[in-house]
Amino acid sequence: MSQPPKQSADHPVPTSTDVARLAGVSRATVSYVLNNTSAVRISEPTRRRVREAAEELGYVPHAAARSLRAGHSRMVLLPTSHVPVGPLYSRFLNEVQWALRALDYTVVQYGSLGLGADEAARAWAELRPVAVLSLGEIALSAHGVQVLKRSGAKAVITLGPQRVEGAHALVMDQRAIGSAAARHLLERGRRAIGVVVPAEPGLELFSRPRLAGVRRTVTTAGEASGARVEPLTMAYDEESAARLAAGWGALGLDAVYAYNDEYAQLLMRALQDAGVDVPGECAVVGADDLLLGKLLRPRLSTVHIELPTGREIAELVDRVVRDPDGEVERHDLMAAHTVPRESS
Amino acid sequence: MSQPPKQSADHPVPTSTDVARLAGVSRATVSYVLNNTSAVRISEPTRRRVREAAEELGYVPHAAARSLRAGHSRMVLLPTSHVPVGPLYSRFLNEVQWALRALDYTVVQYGSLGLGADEAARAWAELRPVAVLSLGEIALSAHGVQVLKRSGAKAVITLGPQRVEGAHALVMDQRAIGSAAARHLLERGRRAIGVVVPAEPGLELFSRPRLAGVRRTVTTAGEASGARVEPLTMAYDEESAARLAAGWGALGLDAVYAYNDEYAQLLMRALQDAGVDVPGECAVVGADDLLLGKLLRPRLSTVHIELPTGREIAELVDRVVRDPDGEVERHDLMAAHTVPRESS
DNA sequence: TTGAAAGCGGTACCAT
DNA sequence: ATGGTACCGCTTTCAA
Repeated sequence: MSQPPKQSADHPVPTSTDVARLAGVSRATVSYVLNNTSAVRISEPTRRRVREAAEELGYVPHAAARSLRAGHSRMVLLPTSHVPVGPLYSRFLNEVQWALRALDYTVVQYGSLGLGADEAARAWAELRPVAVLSLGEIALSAHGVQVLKRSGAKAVITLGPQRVEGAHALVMDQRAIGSAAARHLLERGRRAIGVVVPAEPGLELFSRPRLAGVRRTVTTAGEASGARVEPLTMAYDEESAARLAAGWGALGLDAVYAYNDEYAQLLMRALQDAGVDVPGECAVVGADDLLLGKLLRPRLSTVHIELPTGREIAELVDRVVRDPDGEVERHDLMAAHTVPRESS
Repeated sequence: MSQPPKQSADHPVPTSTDVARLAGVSRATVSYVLNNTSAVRISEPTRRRVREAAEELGYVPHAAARSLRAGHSRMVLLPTSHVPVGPLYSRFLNEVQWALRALDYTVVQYGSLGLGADEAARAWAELRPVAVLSLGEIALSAHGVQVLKRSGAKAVITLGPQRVEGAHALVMDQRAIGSAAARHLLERGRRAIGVVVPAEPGLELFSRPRLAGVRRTVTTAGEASGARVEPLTMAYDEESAARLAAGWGALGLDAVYAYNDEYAQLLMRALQDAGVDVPGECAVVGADDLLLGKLLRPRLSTVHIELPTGREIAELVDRVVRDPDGEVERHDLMAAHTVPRESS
């Protein structure tokens, strides 16, 4: 009693051995009963005794020990970044979780903040997940994929702007978004298109392809028209937006595609405060089709993104897990279409 | 070759035994080298051979096996719900992750969608985390806490509106937010205060105390003034807001506290569209002090919430893990103060 | 300086 | 219908 805190030496976590002892049976029997092993017949009285013993001790099986023995787990790793990823993706991510749970997978989000691609992959591999579903915000190198596969991952799936060697890729080509916005603006007769590129680090994976999409469309369709594209770096705060708006006249732009609806809202407000008429002098288009766009005045034109459903993703994961050596299917999804409202 | 897919029988995951064999040493030596065990001296040539063998095989240690042997892990479980929890909490949550990683904890977000309080606790317990940090959106019962502690969790910490028996509680009393809003509105001379209660399930844990806070302040301070409180259920979509705004006249309210800035934005827009003058006929106050509030016209008054920093939380976790039997400290944090702008 | 072996908590084969 | 036991991958005494 006078000794320092005995740690939890007095708090022994109950194991199946404890349950067996209390029930007066072997560990094997405990295992059979608690797992309802059908290949083996256990008498009803015994079952009851085991169950009661487990209950009384508050026994909870040790997942690590179990999967160590089994040689595999049903853990799907969902790496998360520190990037504020916006409401659209948050909802999508939750959908995926739901759907995976429904297929009896254990979903674990593992934050690998501040780790490089290869360190991160190694950290994930230590957990021996059966599948890794990278949402694309996360760096994943060809080498990383190899490490994961060697560590037993049946499925390594990237869901993002770019393919990764060796992984199943659900390519969500963010360029489609920029393209849709640009096409819309060109149709409206705009010729000098600004593109807001968020200053926030981590968003480049999204913003760069979106910008590239605008460029592609403008150079392709707009060649004869002499249209041009102007990248505009802007942080998600008022000063940055105000600064950009203050120098607006000098830019000579008649339209801007503002990355997403939130950045669009910020910039549109700054433009209005600076006396720039929207859409008269400058059209504004956002993306993601958030509710807030409809609440703004003028109502914000936006690019609606058609994400795959959580169930589709979950089923793909399941399919690949079951047949890892199947064809590495390449999916191109992410339909994007413009929702014209009043700001353009 | 004619047999069905041999699973990954041809893809044996390398173990420390494989490394040992390739390096021509024992498993023990491999462990010593790769963990830099200081209590033991291994010759430089041997170290090199081991390292090279590990590298060549792409060996990655098995976290589960390791912590099984060690008898403990450094996993902090962060249960996540399906509730769209808003930008403020997302940022906070990421901060906590950062800070915990910095203290060398492995942060795992585990979604227990669709599970009851006790089932969830059991599922968490199977992972044998050293700590569970429940963000309060999640149900956690007294029994659940007991299960977790019995399973070896040193720290079970709830961070939310209500205490849970047996757990360390960082009570973030959401009522303070409602109180701040009410006090502000009363000071401005408003007497009939509507309180928006989100229809979305899962938000009750936040919305109910916020409403209670308004009630408390109004009945206390406003007794003599004959002020009243009117709860208003509203979903986060335009129709619901429009419906509410359409019947506004009949409600006879001169102020509304709208749960948070996003709901406030939605309602304020609906009110304006319905011809209700803000703040003339009706004052509007939000909460969370989001950027969007400054962008609205009129600028949205809001309640700013002072959350603890991620580092504070992480250090608390660490402290409790080190000394689980220490005093169960009770913290009351969450300072809330009004940021008056133009809408009230 | 290195190796043999025990053991962490389960599961499943093979006896009994 | 049950029990004995080997083994999953790794760490850590204890000996050599």
